[in-house]
Amino acid sequence: MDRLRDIAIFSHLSDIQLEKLKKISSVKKYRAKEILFYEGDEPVYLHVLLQGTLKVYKTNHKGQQIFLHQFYPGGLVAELAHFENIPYPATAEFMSDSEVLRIDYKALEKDFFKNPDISFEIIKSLIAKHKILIDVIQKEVILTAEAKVAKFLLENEELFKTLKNTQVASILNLTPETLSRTLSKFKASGLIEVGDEHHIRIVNRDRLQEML
Amino acid sequence: MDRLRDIAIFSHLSDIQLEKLKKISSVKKYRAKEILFYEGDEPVYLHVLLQGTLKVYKTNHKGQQIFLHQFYPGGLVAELAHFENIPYPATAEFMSDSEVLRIDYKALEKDFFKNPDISFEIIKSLIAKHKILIDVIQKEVILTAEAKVAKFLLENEELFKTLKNTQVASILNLTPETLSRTLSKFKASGLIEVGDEHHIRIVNRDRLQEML
DNA sequence: GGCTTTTATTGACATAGGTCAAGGTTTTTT
DNA sequence: AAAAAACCTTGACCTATGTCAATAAAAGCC
Repeated sequence: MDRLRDIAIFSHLSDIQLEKLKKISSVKKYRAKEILFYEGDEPVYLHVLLQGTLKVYKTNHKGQQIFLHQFYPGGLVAELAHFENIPYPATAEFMSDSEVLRIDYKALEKDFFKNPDISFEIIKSLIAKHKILIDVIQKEVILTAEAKVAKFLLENEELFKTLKNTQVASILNLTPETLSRTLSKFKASGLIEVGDEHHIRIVNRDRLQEML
Repeated sequence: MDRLRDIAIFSHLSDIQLEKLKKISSVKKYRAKEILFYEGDEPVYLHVLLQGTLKVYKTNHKGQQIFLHQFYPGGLVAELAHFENIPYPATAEFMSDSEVLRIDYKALEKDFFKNPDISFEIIKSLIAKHKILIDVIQKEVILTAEAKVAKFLLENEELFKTLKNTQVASILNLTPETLSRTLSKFKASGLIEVGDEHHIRIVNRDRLQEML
């Protein structure tokens, strides 16, 4: 249980406080594709991702997933719902076998929220979420499909090599067809090159940048 | 300067603290349509809206405004940019003649952030913003034009009477044409009625609700 | 009360991106 | 290595919403 100390939000707690925390929390394992919670569920536990990856998405009118965010170990999941005592605003699904720490939220609130170190960490976590949401808006509302792809290429050139195009498409909330067509267009206009084994290389960084 | 005490975030401060706060802040008046800050500007002051209304929007690739949020008196504007020391992620424009309190952020941080009451208020403000952003995503990414209009009708029946359709359209980020067509459709299917003087009355609340 | 400006409505058309389908490629399984 | 499954690409078509233009209606103004 020393992992608690590795989690940013609890890193400043004393041993005694950590002991207390241990009493109100438990670890649960999940397998890939299991659901942590659905949009509309009532929150009970505060979740901290210990291991694995978790994606959060909303579902639009056609049942299509709108990817919002991906969590990595250490991430504090969906605290908003707890603070405001409202149903989860999105669905969370594990992308790989994972472990989460489940903390009894009511108990946490009672014992820990007066601690200024914790409230500072909560502010930090909220700010990080805030940024994520602004990025989602940027991505979904402001950018065209081309701009989304250009941005992703610039910021994640490496990732493009390891992820399948369907995965990239779903992160960008595009269909694989659109992604494929966009990449072909970039290739045709000499912005990128595709080497052996599907490895994409950016040829003209500046012109890609201009698309944003 | 007793207005400071009426602002939620400062309501728990002692007189001495308020005096200190007064020293690092000033009031500035703006007229309707003036800009408080542009997307990309560097933040210097933390702004609190004292009087009037302020809208925040982003601009998409075609120069079109994407309305994000409207502030009312008491609102703490764009604190994220300060906490993270990043440029403003959107543009803020006054919709009516207004007054804002400008606070020297660096000084505020130094003197006030250790105060647990203030940090709690900051958390509350951040959570409120978070909610707003989730609503923006809901509105812009998940809902169709019909659903947006249905939602707005259900939640703001009164507002529809006072606002012009162009104003409603801009809040919903739709063109006036699309709004007009959508309303005609609703009228044709007996969901709403338009009485004298453009007053819209909801006839079938349940069926409107189903569109969401 | 008649001008001028601002809104609202309607039609014809444009466009980005999605959908469906088919064929080719790659990866996984056995 | 063969078979099955998953993935990628391309074409034809669809749909929601935006754009542009014309006219009608309403609101503001001397």
